[in-house]
Parts: sequence; C-alpha cells; structure tokens
Amino acid sequence: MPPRAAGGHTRVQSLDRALGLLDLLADAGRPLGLSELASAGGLPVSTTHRMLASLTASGHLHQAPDRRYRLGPRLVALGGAAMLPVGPDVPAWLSQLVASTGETTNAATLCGDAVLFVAQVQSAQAMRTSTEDYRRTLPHCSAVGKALLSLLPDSEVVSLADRVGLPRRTSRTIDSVEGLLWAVAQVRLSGYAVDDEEEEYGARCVAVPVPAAPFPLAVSVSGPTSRVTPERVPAIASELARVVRAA
Amino acid sequence: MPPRAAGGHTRVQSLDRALGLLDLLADAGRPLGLSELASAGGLPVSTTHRMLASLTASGHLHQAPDRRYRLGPRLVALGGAAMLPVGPDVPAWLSQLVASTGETTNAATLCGDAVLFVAQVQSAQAMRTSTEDYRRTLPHCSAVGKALLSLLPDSEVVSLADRVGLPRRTSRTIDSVEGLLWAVAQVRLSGYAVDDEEEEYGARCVAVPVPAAPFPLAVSVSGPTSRVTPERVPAIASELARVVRAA
DNA sequence: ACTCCCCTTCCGCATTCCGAAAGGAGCTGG
DNA sequence: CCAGCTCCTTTCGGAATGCGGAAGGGGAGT
Repeated sequence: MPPRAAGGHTRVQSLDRALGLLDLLADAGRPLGLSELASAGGLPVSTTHRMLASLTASGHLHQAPDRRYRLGPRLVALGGAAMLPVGPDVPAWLSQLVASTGETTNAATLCGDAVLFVAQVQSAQAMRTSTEDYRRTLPHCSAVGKALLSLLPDSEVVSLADRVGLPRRTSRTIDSVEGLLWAVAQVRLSGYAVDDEEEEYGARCVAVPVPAAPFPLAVSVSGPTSRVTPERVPAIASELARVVRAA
Repeated sequence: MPPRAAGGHTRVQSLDRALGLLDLLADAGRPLGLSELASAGGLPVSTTHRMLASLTASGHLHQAPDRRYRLGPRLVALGGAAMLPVGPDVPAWLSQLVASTGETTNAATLCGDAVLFVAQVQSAQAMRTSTEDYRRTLPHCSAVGKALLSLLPDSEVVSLADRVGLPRRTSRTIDSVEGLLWAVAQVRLSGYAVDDEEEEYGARCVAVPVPAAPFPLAVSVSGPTSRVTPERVPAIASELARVVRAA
C-alpha cells in the first residue's frame, strides 16, 4: 500500500472536502439534499452527513424543514467581512456607473484561476448584458479578466495560462500566451482593458483594475456592440477610472 | 484515557476549528498573522498553519505578501450566493427605505443565538444610528431581534432565551421570558416590532420580519427618538411592510 | 554580525475521522 | 392499510489521517 508517494501535501483532507461541499451548494444555486451533495462531491453519504452536521451547527449552513441544505447566515457575514476592506463602496460605484453609462456593470475578482463576479448592477435597458450572479468565467477572454491579470506579474500570468489554457470562445478570443501578455501590457499602459467580442459575439466590455484593494479587484461596464461602440470606449474607460479612483 | 464520555458526536473537529479561524478573522476585521490566529484560537501553531494552508489554497483565505491572512474572494462568492435566494433586492429595499423615511436602515438575520446585521444603508442626516457592519447584537433588546424571533415557534424562543439570558441594556430592556414571549406575540399580531430605547437610550427602531426568505430575515429602520416618534411608528411600519412585500 | 521572532517543515504517535452497513422516518402506489 | 421505496440518521471497528512538539530557515531590528 503506497502510503503516499510524493508531493508536498500540506492540506487537510476533511477541510478541503467540506469546503468543496460549500462551493457545490453555491454553484448549484438551489438547496440540495444530503445524497445529492454526497454523489456530486464523490463522497460517502455518512461522511458527507457528518460534515454537513458540523457546518449546520456552526451556522455556516442552514437546514430547511424539508431536510435540504442551503448556505447559511454565517457565510453572509463572512462574505460581507471579506468585502469590508474595499469598503461598502463597490455597490455605490456600480450604481453610479449604471447611471452615467446606462449599461450593466460588474465587479469581479480572481478566485483560484477563474474570474469571479462578486457584484452586479444591471442596466435598465431592455437589451443588456446580464451574467448570472457569482458565476465564474475565464481571465483571457473578458475585460475584467485582463484587468485583473494586469495586477499580477507576467510570470504569474504565464503559469495561470498554462494551467487553464486559452479556450476559444469566439474568433477574436486571444489564443496565445504572447497575445495575452501583450494585451495585459496594454492594460498596464492605458489603465483599462477592453473585451471586443472576445467572449461572446455582440458584446463589448471595458474594465479597470482597482489597485488599492486588498485582493485583486476589477470593475467593468458591458453592453451590446451597437451601444458600446469603439468610439465610446475611451469615455467609458475614463468614467470608470474616475469613479473607482474617487474611493 | 477517557475517549470522550458523553455527547452527541456528530461534529468534525478539524472543520470546527478551521471555521473558528475564519470567524476569528471576520471579527478581528484586520489581517492576522499565523501566531496571532493560533493563540487566539487556542490551537498549536503547526495545526493552525496546516489549516490556513488549506484555506488559502482553496481561495477562502488570502495571504498577503507580509504573510498575514485575510478573508479571501471565495468567501465573497459564498456570502453572495447565500444572499441570492432573498434576491439582490435587499440593498434596494434599504435604499428605498432610507429615501422614504430619512433614517438608517438595516437587514439582519439570526446566526446561532445572535442577531447579525447583514446589510445597512445609513441615513444622510448628521445625527443617525450607525451600527458597525456585520456586528452582532442580542435578540431580546432590538427591534430586528424581536421580529426575527417572531418567525420562530415559542419553544425555540424560550430555549434561546435560556441559553443567552436576557441582559439589561437600559431600564426598558425586556428582562423576563414572559415579557419576551408577550412581545413576540405582539409582533406576530401587528406584523412589526418596536425597540423603544430597549437597547440604547435615545434610539427607537421599527422592524418587520421577511417571512418569505429562506432563512430568518428582518429589516429595520432606526433613528433618534426625537425624529422616530411614537406617532410616526405605525407609518414607518406600514412603509416597511410595503417595501418588503413588494418583493 | 548577532539576536529575536515568526513562519515553515518534519515525523512518530494515537486521536480523529472514515465509511460500510444497519436502523428509522416519511412518502407513494397498490 | 400495508408494502416497498427512498432518503436521512446513527452505530462501530479499523486505520488512515491529522495532530503537535521540536527543529530548520529567513527577515527585521539592534
């Protein structure tokens, strides 16, 4: 029985598993039963149950009368506390930007190797961008993604690209590491990033990084190419910079 | 060696400890070093380190260049996802209420045996109520607290009161279980709760429960007794009910 | 350069957690 | 009304897993 050949394992199994369950619930977006969670997480039922019991007892999970589990109030507190350092300013920024640009705005951060949307205010217009809340996307094909990468050293950008690859989403998606590095360098120079139908046809986004934040953070404005025209991009970028810098 | 005499063992030690560390960080409100966390949590340094490594690897914690730990982006996501079911409506409710009443508004939930504020929009007025974000308070002496308790069966209210006691904050604080039950019954009848200088002299609050929410939730308006007069209370209460019911 | 402090890594012991299987509880269909 | 189902909960022996004392770096202050 190979006790464990190699590897600098400095991780706690039960903890990783339990946190995996939390993420599972977050991604599902709906309450899940014990057996659902167990099979989704690839764990024995009884192990899962024990963990859920612990999480429930501490308030990180909440068990509905129908025995299903959903994310609990304590996580709300933790999430809020995690956002505190950047201030409760973010929602205000987004509202302001929606007012001044008329388009949907997002705030996103880098979580693992993925871009994670943490806040959103939608445009009032009928045709609008609207990502699912707390959805993840990839860094190389979004404006926020490139803005976030610009906060990292090139070496990190390269290793991240190696890990996740650069899958094509449209014909304009950046598909080489060099291209990505160049794009990121552009962001550092100009102070803003653009996604020109690189993630989805018909959508154009502008984003700026928020360097002062204690963790990587970026804010973006996105809308249909018909309204967010190339000519408008610089104006939107400086509006973004203005709002974010007013912190 | 007593392996552990009695008790319902359905808890995972390492998990509880790790989550305790998270709460510790949330309560501290500032980045903490390894040794600080270890001693605050009453754990050996190396155990703590292993857990922090796991938490950091998964993105639930973020380690700054100076080696200190702060809450990470993944927690932002979890917190947000936990709030989703009540909709991103809550901030909107609060803004609306601040606009129509001119006073500070809060949303709170029941976390363990404590009331936990999860969102706040402050009044624009110079003299205003302003709780620290994500602070906890006790159920028996706040309007939100009583509103939250009204969502629970009486038996739960009693056992909660037994666990945490009913410490006096002012001369008007409810100090008997009977008094609390009566107050809670009133809330169920009238649909709203009032805190009449029961937590702090000079402050009066009105709160309504949000029964549709997937976990206990209540929204309150609070301000100085000079502006939030007894005569105004019914109007504020119906305004609260209107906004919350418009969900 | 020396010292102190804090973070990181190592490694043997046994505590702690794991997970198959048995024991309820609730629901559906016959 | 009962049989059969599914899903949740609890038990229990085995051992893998995490625990924590102690030693090994690295950086800052003196």
